[in-house]
Amino acid sequence: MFGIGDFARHGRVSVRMLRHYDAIGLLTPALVDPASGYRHYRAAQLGELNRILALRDLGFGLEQIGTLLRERVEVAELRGMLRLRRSELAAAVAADAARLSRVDARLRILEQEDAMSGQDVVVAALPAAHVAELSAVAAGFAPEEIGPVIRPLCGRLGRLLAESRIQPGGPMLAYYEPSAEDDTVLVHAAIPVPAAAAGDGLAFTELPAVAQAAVLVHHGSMDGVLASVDTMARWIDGNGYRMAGAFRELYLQVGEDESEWVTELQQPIIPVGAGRQ
Amino acid sequence: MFGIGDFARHGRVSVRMLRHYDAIGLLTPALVDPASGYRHYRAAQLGELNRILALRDLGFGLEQIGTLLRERVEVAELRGMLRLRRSELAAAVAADAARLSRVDARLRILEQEDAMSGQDVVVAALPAAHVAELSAVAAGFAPEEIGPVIRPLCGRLGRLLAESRIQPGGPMLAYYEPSAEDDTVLVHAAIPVPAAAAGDGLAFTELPAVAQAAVLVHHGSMDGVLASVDTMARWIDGNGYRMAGAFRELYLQVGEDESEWVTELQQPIIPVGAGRQ
DNA sequence: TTGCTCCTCACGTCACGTGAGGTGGC
DNA sequence: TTGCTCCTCACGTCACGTGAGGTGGC
Repeated sequence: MFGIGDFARHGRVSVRMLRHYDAIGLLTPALVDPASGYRHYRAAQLGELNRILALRDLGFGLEQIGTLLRERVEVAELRGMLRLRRSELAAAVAADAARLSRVDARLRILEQEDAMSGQDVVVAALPAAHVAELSAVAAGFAPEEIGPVIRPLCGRLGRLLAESRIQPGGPMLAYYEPSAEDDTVLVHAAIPVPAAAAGDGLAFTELPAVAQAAVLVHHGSMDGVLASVDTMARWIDGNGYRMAGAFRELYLQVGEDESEWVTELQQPIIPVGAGRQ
Repeated sequence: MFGIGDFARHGRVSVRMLRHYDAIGLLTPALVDPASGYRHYRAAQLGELNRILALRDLGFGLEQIGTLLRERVEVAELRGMLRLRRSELAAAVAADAARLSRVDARLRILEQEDAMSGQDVVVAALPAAHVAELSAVAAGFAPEEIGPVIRPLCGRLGRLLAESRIQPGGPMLAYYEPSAEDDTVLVHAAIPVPAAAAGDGLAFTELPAVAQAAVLVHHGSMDGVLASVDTMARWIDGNGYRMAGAFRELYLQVGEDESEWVTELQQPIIPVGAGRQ
């Protein structure tokens, strides 16, 4: 029989761990002195301890280990637990590897720009939305081509909505679909509305959900949006994604003073190497 | 200005998170109503929030993020933090990948044996030790060749130690060195002693530390040790290691009844692919 | 008597999730 | 008046590390 100190030394664990394993019923000392509370372990219990350490080493939690030790699990069940653990570990490895490549991308951008740019890109899911919208065609993607089209569209959308007494379900947004034939762009001004909403002069449609979009908050006038779009494009490229879907703008704050505007830019993406959407 | 609920929705985070970030001073609401305690956020603060989320996404802790945001760190320092993060992530990936391969090895062994074997192998470091020892030559590695050599050696070692009044610093152990020329084995019986110890008929030597050893607790008579050695050998092979050093046995519990013996088997190993020790 | 080993609480860790219990404006 | 949003505690998470404060045998 070993005292807890000797047993811990032979088992290469801390005394605290042995007390903890005792407390949760994972490894009970062979003998506990009723008077002093001193714990005593048999040499053979080193085998039990090693079983615990081996399972912990595979990444199982102590509770699961307890189940494995006590309940004499069948081989099939053990195999199932190991396979689950395997897939969890594979997921963890993939997640950390992705993190790692994002850190690398950050370092590369830092080389180029020699400073933290003011804006940060985040990947997010975009939910589907039922919207009321107005559409028009612009000659191209340049701000001076888009602006004169989207602005009046938004104004009209707002007025029509008020006339139809529809309560909007969120801020106004725009999305852009390039023509397949020429350089023109189909511009949409849209706003979330309840499913039952109806109104003269408005088109109602479903904006599809997007699993992954690069998202960036743009501050100030839309005249300066190109810099933000460029930041986002380089982030997408540097992090192993590519654009896959219509670009959107969400108008979080608008008003008289355009320098106070806040817009969220949203670009649907998919990982490079994945099949077409 | 947004209420905390709207701001949370737009930022795709929980209300609880915003309160938490406020509590630790990471993201303070632009305005807090003194009467009600209601928090209000400016649209522009979504940029700050996204910065936090982007850094968290790289795996930084909230305290580090606070430092990064508040203290206007220089580019060199930021680069340093990113490089540190990169190496931490690389280590995490390697650790989880190793875990994953151990789980795979377990699954393969399960296929073969269709049950959990009673014994578990653990990898551990062996510390260096100053020992008193006696040595002799055995004809080979078979238990019936080793036994008649190691047993009397251990007996004599014990008696000499008692005669020399040396207090042992741990349990007795054996280690085995195969001859380079023939099938014989140099057998050592050793026991840790204080550095200053001396005694007639005893050799004193330094057992080297071992960075990694496969360790397994063998129960019962040494006649049955081959099964345990075999388990260990297959574990070493299945987990991407190879043997690299003299095999050791640590006698944790000995006595009249050999079925009660407990021995720890120790085999120094190195990962396959690593250079020679 | 002095060290040594052992004991039992109990707090801290990290980033929140999840109630409990209560309050202000439409 | 009823929902809705918001508020402040406070516990739980996971596997221990780290004191604090105290006790039994050589």
